[in-house]
Amino acid sequence: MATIYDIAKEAGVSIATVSKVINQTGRISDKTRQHVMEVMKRLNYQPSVVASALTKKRTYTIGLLVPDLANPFFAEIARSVEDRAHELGYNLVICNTDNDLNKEERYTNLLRQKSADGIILATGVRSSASLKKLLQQKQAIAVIARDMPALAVDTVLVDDFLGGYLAASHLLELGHRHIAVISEDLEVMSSRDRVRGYRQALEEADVPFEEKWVRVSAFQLQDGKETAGRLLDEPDRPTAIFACNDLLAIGAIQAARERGLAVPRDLSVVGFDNTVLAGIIDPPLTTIAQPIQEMGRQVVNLISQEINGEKNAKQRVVLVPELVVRESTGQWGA
Amino acid sequence: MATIYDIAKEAGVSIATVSKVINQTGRISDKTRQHVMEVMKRLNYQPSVVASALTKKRTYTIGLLVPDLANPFFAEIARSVEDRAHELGYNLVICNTDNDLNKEERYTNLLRQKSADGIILATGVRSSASLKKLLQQKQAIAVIARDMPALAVDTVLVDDFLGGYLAASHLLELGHRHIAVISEDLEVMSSRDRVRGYRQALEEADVPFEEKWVRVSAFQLQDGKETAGRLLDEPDRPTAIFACNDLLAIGAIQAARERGLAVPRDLSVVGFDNTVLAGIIDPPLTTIAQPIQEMGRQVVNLISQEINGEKNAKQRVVLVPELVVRESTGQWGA
DNA sequence: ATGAAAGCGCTAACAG
DNA sequence: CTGTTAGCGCTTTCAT
Repeated sequence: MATIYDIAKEAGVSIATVSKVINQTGRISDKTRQHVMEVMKRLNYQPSVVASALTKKRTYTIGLLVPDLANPFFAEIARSVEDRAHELGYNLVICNTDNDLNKEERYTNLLRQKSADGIILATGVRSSASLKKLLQQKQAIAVIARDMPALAVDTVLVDDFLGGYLAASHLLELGHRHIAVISEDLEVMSSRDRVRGYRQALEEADVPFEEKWVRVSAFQLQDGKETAGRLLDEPDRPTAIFACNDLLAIGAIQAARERGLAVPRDLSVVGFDNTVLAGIIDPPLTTIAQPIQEMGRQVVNLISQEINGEKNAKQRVVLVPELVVRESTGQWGA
Repeated sequence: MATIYDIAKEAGVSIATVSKVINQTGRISDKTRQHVMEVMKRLNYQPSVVASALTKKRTYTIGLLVPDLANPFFAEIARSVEDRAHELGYNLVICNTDNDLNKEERYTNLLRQKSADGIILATGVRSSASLKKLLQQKQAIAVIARDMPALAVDTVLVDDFLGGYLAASHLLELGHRHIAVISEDLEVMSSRDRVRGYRQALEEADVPFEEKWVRVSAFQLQDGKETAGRLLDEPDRPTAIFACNDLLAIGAIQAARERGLAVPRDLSVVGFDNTVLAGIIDPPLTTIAQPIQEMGRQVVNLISQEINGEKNAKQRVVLVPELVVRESTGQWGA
């Protein structure tokens, strides 16, 4: 591989000059610039990012921590983040944490050793302690699809409260009065907000909120299926279920099917996220759409500003979720 | 951030000594080793991978080129590759190529500039020209889930011929005689092999192979749906469809449904890949499973050996696909 | 407008 | 067993 020295020698100039034409800094005569560029092309020269990182302290690399790429929601997040990152000249290092605190810490350490310019978190981060440490180290950090309200950190997310509200309102309008919620984890802010939104909608409609309709489940399809199953087996079963993500919603649909309940005739189901899955299953899933593209775009914008020191204060971008009506919900009693 | 100099000074030794304890090279007395390690811990020192990469020529980074992370098959591939890479001490840089030759080239150039230790290709690579160039540059390369038979390159894939054979045999056993295939792209080796396997099964069963049953489609769900729709609208419609990936298969199921055909009663469908989707849709999809976990594991092993120069010859690992029978296929005429 | 030279943080002979 | 020193490839003053 050609180095800057090879170019300098071949072009009959100093390496400083070559460096300047590469980075478009300093003042270089048009003539030498042309000439140097011609030589670089001819020798197929590509500046070493590693060497330049050593001096400039920039690697043009961003780390992305997700719980699990095999989960379509996070895969779509990763895709949109990568798209924007690439546009801005960054590469993306992907890390699967399985929501495991140790793994999170190992990855963030690794990323630091590799001088990643920034880290985007889509992962659980149960304890904000480790996040705090990162921020103190002046790591550029941004959070997507998670809320860390106690921390001053750039964040992009959807209005979860509104999302829950929209879901419940939709079901109420369809005449449902027994609406259960399957939530991921009430420790996590976004889940809690979704439930709060649901509750608000109920109260506005003068439908009493009952604790027994709120169930917590792990986040996999199977968990949703079991939780929904338990709900449906009770004598006073719900006529509608609002699941806090699409996977859980699909689990609910499967649980219904196993019990001979038709969706939406006997049970309406609404999900959250609007992943590809929502359009694929049968019946197509009514769900609350997160604008994943836009979210990815915005986190990368935020962290890029952070990296470039173009920001004074941390920002919190709250995007608006939308109800996407498909075929898993229907009029109750129709 | 503490540097090796800080540690050396604090520990009262030379940087060479510190370097040696970090890398466990040379001979260091137990006493100084302990001491140095204690100091490193105390100052929370983490060696800069960037600096060490500049001298050692290793970044512990591997690039992974996939067409699209939002496609579950590739997301699962990425997940399994990342798992193994991480175990072996590598980070993964993910690049979405959309099967676009320009993007592929841009990414591979970037990865070279960043001195990625190796590149794993799960992407189309239509022209083997660019691949050849990479190999000449002595880039460590490995290919997963794609066949480049003309090139000496480490490869991990499934026996596509056998996969096609298994799929068709299954349908034949169920009594089907009019079996259509929806293939992704006959230019691509793996698709071609799947069709060849299908053909072989037919011939062994004395069922005449007919060109008209072989249809080419783009690889998205929608494309599968349209192609399947066209097949089903013909007067002499197939009773079974073998789709060369799960997405296409799901499209076929949807096309059937739209036409009031029940799966599997009126139409049997078998897919390929066994992505999460296969278990999620209704009816659950009979499909040919690729051992994605194992494939990811093996490519990373291969490229790691390549990087470490532990290999003399290129290898081609062919794994065995398996028929997973679910509910989208059934006895014809039953 | 161009170049000489001092680093960036670490590794790897080589000396002692 | 430990330290000195010369790079790795590039950026950045500071002279000229």
